[in-house]
Amino acid sequence: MTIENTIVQHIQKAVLSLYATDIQLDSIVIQETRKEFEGQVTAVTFPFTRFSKKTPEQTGAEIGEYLKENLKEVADFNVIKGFLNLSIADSYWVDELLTSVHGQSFGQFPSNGQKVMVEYSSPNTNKPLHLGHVRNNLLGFSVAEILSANGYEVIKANLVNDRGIHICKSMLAWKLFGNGETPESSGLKGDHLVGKYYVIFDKEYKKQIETLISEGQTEDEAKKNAPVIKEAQEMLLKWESADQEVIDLWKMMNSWVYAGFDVTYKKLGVDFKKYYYESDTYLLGKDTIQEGLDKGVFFKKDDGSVWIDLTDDGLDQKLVLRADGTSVYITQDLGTAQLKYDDFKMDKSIYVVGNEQDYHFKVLFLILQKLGKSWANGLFHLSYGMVDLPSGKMKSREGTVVDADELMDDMIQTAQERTEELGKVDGFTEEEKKDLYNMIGLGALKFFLLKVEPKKRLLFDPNESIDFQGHTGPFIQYTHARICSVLAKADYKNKISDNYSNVLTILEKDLIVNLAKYPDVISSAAREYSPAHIANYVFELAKLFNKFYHEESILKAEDPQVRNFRLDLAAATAKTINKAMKLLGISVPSRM
RNA sequence: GCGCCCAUAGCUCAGCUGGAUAGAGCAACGGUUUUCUAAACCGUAGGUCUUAGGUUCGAAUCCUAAUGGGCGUACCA
Repeated sequence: MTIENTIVQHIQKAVLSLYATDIQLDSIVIQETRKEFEGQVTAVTFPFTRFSKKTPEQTGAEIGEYLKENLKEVADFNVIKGFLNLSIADSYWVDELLTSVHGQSFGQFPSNGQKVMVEYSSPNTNKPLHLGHVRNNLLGFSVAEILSANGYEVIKANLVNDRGIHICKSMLAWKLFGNGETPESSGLKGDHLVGKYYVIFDKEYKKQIETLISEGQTEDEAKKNAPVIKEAQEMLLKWESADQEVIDLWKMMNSWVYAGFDVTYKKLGVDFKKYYYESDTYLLGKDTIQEGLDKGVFFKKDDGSVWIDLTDDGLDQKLVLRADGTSVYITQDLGTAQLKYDDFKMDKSIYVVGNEQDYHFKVLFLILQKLGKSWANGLFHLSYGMVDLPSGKMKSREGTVVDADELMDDMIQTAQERTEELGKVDGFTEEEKKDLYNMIGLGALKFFLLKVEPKKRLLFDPNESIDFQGHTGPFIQYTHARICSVLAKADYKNKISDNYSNVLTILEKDLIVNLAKYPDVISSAAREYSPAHIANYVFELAKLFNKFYHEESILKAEDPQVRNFRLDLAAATAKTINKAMKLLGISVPSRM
């Protein structure tokens, strides 16, 4: 039990004993003591004045006195303007550090018996990944790690959008203008090669539209009548009727893309347990539509199309199956949701998808609830804001994207330059240098993207490089390396202190209080599906350590007990930084 | 038109279920290295928390409206 919980319970007892009133536990407000005051835990006394019929100050003093007498952890208290600040005994914090924080399972909750699927990435196979995908991938990966630390069994899934008209566009452009170009012949990464033809298609398409308009067609007509778009549509039909030539082309180009994605995923450090392919799932959902019709959730219009009326829920009428019996997006998603559940019987399912699809998921989940799916309540859309450039939105077709591979390479390159300027790599082998630059470059990028609340949109200026100082990944990595350096000098292996009876300094105590908070941070990050909580916490921790490091010597502490205790404290900090950063998918070096 | 999301320092962001004088980083200015890594530390300056009402002992936080920005409202995915 945390100290906060203990205190809350005793305050309840105090109010009962002092004022003969039984109050609810959740009506007791506890917070961290602000650093300008004495103490670590603060209770707000205003709510109790109703029962005490005394001033907040008197009430606080009475409750404080009660706690001090009845709770051994409470060493002292002071009351300021109705805030009861409690000083928790040093012995409690020492025990927290040496037992809890240093414990094997610190930061890893035991299994809660629940299964959760996190679907993320979900790329199209017609173009390489860009910065928007990077945010998606990092969020999904990190949320999966966080849930896992909270005791969930996690299934990371990737639903690959490998069919449809957009894929045919790349295929057609390659067929028309590719002259048999391959990743091998061109030296291009497979996904980039295919993406190149997607852009070529769009150029050609635009050209044809202009021509048609100049020949007197309206824009809408021209868009429909351009030969390349017609040909792409024919190709899609051929694909659906399993035309061997088209299927072979599709397989070949897809395999290029997958090879490219694998490289990007590996570099990003993300992985998946289960892949779903839309080419396998695009016909799913029709059973669900029938089920909905049978249950009267859906209705059929005269033309045969199937709809659901959500106007009572403040939404619109929504088409779920076309008149010709073919699927729309939501049809497939209904079917895929069922398939996923049948595959894994998970308790929760998280969809990491951009906020432009908020409405879609609202409708999807509502439909599944109306169909009476027992698992529908476990569905959650982790909606995140778009990444925008100063020039506006990124568009693959127009080539105004920040490419994922280039971005990562740039970051690693910058990390290298920065490190070399600082002359930090003496005695590193080439291999070690490479690892370090990777760690720092990607650490900077990942932290930059994850420290912001998912739902907020993100502005990325490619001309302003991502910082390596201050509120950044490298700052935290540096702190870790610094600690490792101290520990190495002391030849530190495992926890040294059994107990410690010296008076804690303010900074030591601050640091322990902060470390002890880590499990709470993990669970709130899981509750909110927000890696940003972890990012901001670990930054705070690193900052606190640096202050401590600067002001209080570890190795040169005169008293060996102090020295040992501080080594234990530093080691606990390093371990916690490592764990927290791992939840963000960021590695930390032991030297930099 | 309707719906959803966002608005905090010059810039990028924290601020947990309402609680004390609203916090960081960057940028600016000044300082710290014979002492465990200066990618660090300390200090100065910078705010009518978009606006107007309301609820409350107490509001950046909750409610209502307005303003500004983003997204959606497709038989695209």
